[in-house]
Amino acid sequence: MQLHNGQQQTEASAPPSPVLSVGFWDAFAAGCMWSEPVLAALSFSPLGKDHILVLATDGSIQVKTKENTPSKKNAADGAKEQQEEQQQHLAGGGGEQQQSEENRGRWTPVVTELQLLPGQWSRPRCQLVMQPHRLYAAESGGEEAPKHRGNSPSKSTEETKRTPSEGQLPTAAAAKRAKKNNGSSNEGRSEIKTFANAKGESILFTVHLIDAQATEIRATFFGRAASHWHPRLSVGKVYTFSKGTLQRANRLHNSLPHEVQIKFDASVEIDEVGDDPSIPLQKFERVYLGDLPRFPPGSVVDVLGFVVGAKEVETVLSRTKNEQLLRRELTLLDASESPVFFTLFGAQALQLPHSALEDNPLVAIKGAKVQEYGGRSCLVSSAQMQITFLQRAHATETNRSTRAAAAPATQRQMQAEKETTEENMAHTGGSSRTQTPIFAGVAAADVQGELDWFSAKGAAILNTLEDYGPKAAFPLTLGEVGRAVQHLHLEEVGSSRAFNVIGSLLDLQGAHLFWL
DNA sequence: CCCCCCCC
Repeated sequence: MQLHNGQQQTEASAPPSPVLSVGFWDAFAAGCMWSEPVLAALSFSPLGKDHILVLATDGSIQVKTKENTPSKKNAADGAKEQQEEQQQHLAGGGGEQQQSEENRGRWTPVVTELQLLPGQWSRPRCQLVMQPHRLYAAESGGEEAPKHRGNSPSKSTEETKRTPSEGQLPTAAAAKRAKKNNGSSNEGRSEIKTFANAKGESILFTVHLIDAQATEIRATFFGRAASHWHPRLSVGKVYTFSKGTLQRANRLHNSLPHEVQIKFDASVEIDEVGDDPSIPLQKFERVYLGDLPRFPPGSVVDVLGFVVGAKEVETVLSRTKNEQLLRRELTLLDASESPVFFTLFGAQALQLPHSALEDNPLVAIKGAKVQEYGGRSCLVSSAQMQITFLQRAHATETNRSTRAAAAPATQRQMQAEKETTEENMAHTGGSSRTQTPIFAGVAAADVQGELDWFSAKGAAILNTLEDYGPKAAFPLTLGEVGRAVQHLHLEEVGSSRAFNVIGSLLDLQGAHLFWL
């Protein structure tokens, strides 16, 4: 039996959903602070459909200055603050409390592992991890990492101007708009990757940049530049980048047409500048789902369509690497009337809020990879993919302008403000914010075409899909889990329930488990 | 300095 009834509870009693942060360790290593509790997804352990999730919290404690959280204005505030107080109370024994304004809220992270099996529930070992990942400890220069990483988040590498070595760009000072791949978490962060080579282990992340000529180029941040800049760059904002190194693009691995790519190390200099309306927000070359068979597997395409089906997140065992993968399969449909499965892996699967998938949202997906399965074309998430949920209500407002570059500045400012607001609301992440078509660079005519088609014929096709296609089924939200577990505690040991769990928090002593 | 893979 699945617990799906949490949503019947009243809104008022619902605990707030904390921000799910995938870029946790890198942000932590870079000295990031969170004013609210943050859940960090670290790794996942296998358990078939009833998966285990391993999560971390930074245990951040909010400083009680209400003025510095202007973005909070929803009804959940009270509950959220209550929860923070509770966390603060519990954390009080073991943490090293930082006193200065800069250091507020920095606690040693804790990690726990939970298993919720059909027919039983358990909390085995509750292994605590009291240090950040060794890679990030190494990035910090070798000192013991977790304690005071928050000490000086602002005095960091970009202040140190190093002599450019040969091969470095003399001046790549053109303003570019950062389009970080695969927005995630509340600040649009992309994932940081770890890698190993002969020189040891390090980290990296990549961005796609676009300039006023609508030229896209791929840039990769390494090592300290990665840990520093990853939490400081936001998709959609405009920056100047300099002191990068140019490389010939590897056509095998770089999907952008640009013949060059950029490498950024610790000598990179980046400045955020004001919005520049001449820089498009995104380049989008729409492909109909029905045309996907014309693209060879491995192609990267942009599609515009409706989410008409969404399975829950599942765990599957990778054959090639022997590790557990998170997978979520959506079904897309557009006016070409060829339903296509769209599979998301890893964090991209996890971060999609199921609320965003209700009511067949129209989405613009940039940079999905074409694959073939069972003789049919399908789509798979790619690292640089960007999913934009389009607002239907606003779709017609942008008819007059089909190009982002042609949008009036005021409208773009509204976009930016809207984005900021939604970031602060932080239900999930950049990949799921609802935007107007102009934000995604999608032609308004294409959007209108889809909407018209959907209202005319979509429902009928949807009905046929429901006969065989995946119906929407979702894991419990964190709040729902909390309520469900309360019920569980009242039951006999050994009584049978099945759960799908996506998150939990453990206090610093490992004694108290918070279901959020 | 990586390498975008993963599964039905």
